[in-house]
Amino acid sequence: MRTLAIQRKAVKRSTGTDAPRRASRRGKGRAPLSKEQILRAATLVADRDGLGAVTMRRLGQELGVEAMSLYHHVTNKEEVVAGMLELLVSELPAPDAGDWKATIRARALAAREHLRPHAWAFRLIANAEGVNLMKHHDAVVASLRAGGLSRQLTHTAMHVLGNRTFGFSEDLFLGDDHGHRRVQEILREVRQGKYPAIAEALQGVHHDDDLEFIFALDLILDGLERARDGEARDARTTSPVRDA
Amino acid sequence: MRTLAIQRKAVKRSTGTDAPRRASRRGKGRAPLSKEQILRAATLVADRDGLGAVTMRRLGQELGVEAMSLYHHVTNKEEVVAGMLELLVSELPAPDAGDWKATIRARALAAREHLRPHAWAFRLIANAEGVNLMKHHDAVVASLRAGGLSRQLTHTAMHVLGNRTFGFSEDLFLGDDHGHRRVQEILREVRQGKYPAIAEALQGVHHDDDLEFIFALDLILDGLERARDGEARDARTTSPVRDA
DNA sequence: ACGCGAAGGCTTACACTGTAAGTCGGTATG
DNA sequence: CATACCGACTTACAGTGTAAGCCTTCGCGT
Repeated sequence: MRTLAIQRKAVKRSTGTDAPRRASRRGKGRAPLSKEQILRAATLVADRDGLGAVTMRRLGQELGVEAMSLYHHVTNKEEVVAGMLELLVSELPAPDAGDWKATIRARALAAREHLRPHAWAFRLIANAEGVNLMKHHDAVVASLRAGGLSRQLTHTAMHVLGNRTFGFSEDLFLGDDHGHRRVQEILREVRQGKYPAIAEALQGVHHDDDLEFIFALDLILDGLERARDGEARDARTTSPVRDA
Repeated sequence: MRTLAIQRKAVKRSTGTDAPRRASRRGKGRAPLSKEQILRAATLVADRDGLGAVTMRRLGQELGVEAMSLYHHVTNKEEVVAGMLELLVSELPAPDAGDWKATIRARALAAREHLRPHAWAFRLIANAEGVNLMKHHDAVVASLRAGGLSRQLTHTAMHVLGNRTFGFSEDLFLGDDHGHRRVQEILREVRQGKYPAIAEALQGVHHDDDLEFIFALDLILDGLERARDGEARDARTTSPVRDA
């Protein structure tokens, strides 16, 4: 047994890989390494080089550790990615403005700022679950109900709002420069007249993502308020459920 | 050179792979194979086994061809995936109802039906571009403008509508059974009281994705119409641009 | 003081991915 | 008839996630 191991080692050494002793031996007791450390490292890598660069080997390298060692702290890569998002979402600010509309608005804008440096999160959040994510949604639901929306309308409201409560809508231009370049490309095509209606609509409209996001959000919130204030009837009579 | 090749072949043959002559030789002139064929095959695979099963080798196998042969018709896998979506979108029905609201509504619902068997498309469409996709958007913009919305409001409208014009909102429950199972899991947690506000709001609300989609869509369309009819002023005075 | 069991690293190996580079047979064109 | 080229095939490679097993070191019960 033992001899076998030694043999293998010897073989490996002769196979050519020089400098076999990594400089990783740090101090004496090696690094403790925790799940959170891994997630922080992953976040850093994703911020710098994109989500595609988050790879077990890369993470190990970033932490001065072999890839497989990570599996003592996470069960698989999926958990890493999910964890990154959960960590981020758990740190979302949750400001309280006065009424429900102001609160939801404030939180969306705060989330927008919070997530801005982490473009990868946008792509992830769409299909994610996770406790902190659900807590966020729970808070929004609470606000809506406190604002006097019916259960049914609250349900609809969540659908309409979508991920906007996290501070973004799902357009093309996701923060990274790759997406940015593609938008430029499309704009050029528009100017060439391939999409006449878009070209017409774009005339004189000065584009500001932040402003546009706020417009859209306000339009939705106002729409919800109006739906609450009575004419919830007409569009809703087809619904099999009626509640207060 | 030539001898070298022969040598290599000899080596390979001795290496063990029996049955080297594939039965793929079809008829005599081999199959023509086109990009569209590849895309159709890819769509079929994705429909059956999910987008993750779409792999060059798998596609080749599906078409009775080696993986590398595909590269004579597409430049890389990215183009395959983009092509799948473009093909699907190019086949979207574009019904014309009377006014702009009815038309957009009808198209969204038609798209919903059209895309329903292709769950993978939902995930893709969010970050995609492509000519046919843009044409779809162009048509929506045209409808909005024809409906009397200002350029600025049209802009906002596109943000608010997002991918809803393709017949879906970006919730968790993407058609595939994997997502379905996760929703069940979350519902169980809700019932366990982890998310009290959601639990409260869910009482007595009977859930129907299609109905809910329509509610949300109508709420948005009505909101847009109201914004058009005048009070576009108050929420919009902050905008640097004013147009008719 | 000691032994030992587990924690947490490391190594190897494997199946699978996309794709670069080169080979080769047939068919259409000079 | 010769040739060029198209469209298939073959081989090879680097990079992915991760299963399985090995080795060292530390903390703790006896």
